[in-house]
Amino acid sequence: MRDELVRAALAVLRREGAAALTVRNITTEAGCSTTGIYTYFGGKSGLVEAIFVEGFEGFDESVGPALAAGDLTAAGRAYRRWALDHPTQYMVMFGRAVPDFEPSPAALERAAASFAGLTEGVARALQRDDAEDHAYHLFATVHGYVMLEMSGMGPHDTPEAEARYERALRALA
Amino acid sequence: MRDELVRAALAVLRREGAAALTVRNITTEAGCSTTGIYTYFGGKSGLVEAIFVEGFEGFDESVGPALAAGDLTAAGRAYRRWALDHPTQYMVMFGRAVPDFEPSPAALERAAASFAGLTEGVARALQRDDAEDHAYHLFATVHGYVMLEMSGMGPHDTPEAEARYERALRALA
DNA sequence: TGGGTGACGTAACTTTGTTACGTGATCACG
DNA sequence: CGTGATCACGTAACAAAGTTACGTCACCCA
Repeated sequence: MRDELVRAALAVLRREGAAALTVRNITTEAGCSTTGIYTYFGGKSGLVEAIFVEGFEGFDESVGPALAAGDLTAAGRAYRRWALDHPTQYMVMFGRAVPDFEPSPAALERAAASFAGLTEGVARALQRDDAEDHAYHLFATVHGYVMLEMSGMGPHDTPEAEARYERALRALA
Repeated sequence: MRDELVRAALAVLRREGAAALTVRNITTEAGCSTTGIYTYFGGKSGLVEAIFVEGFEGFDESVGPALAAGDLTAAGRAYRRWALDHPTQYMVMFGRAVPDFEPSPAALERAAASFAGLTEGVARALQRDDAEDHAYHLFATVHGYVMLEMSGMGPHDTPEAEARYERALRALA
């Protein structure tokens, strides 16, 4: 039932957005009563934390291959693509989209693991060891572009936005 | 009473965060009843929109001088400082910190005006006309750094974070 | 001076997160 | 095989949230 609740929550989130991510919507989608969320996750924010972690996992799956190959441009492309394909989940992870949810230290550690993968990819691409600053810069820049695009500042998921993003990736390289 | 409500909402937001930004909390702080928010703003999201706009105004006030002087590094510093000093408001402006709030076209236009000021500052600093891409890149990078810092990824408002940010500003220059 | 208009508060309604409690199935043990 | 305990789960209630219907009081113009 635990997995079913996470699946249902992701479905509601994708279909109707963060504002509709209510306990009753989730449990109706999952076909059980509201109690389940409390026995398995201790409350709504526990379930949101599962969504948060799942986000970074799906994220690694999407960006990982390019990163392992040391192709940072492709990784940057995959980053934006994942965000545009999972906008509401992305906002849960980075935008404080659910009230009363703050990622726990354990959840932040999961996020740090994703960042460690990025650092490794940068080290591989640049052939040097002090890759962390470069990795953080890459992460921050890419994140900034995507976040602006998703906040409604500037065009959203248009060829124009993509072209601008591609120029940024070339400049970073 | 309109201004008093905005003031009260900002006070609650700063003091207790976005999750405590409730109609009753705001009106108690303002010393009136819940109805005021509906007669003056049409609802909670209308009031949040006023906060959104007020944010970009305070923002321009803070970053404006450096921008007018063409000192982009100082502008970048002021940007981060304003965000760290108004974290909850910043998340209302760029995150999705309040459910059911989406900035209206008019509000986004106000945000675009801030960006136009930035573009002008870049044009002044770089002495060229095609400043928009550079301005957007600057905005995105600075925003990415600040956003990561505020999301809990990496250190938050520490000398370490500041040093990393300063390195990024130098690299951008 | 009286009637109307508008600003404002009171109190209710709906929905949301949460929890107390009951029930039925399952499993250990004599 | 029977019995008691434990655990998963649903029902139904509660508190707090956004919202709105309605009443009231002050003010203003004829």
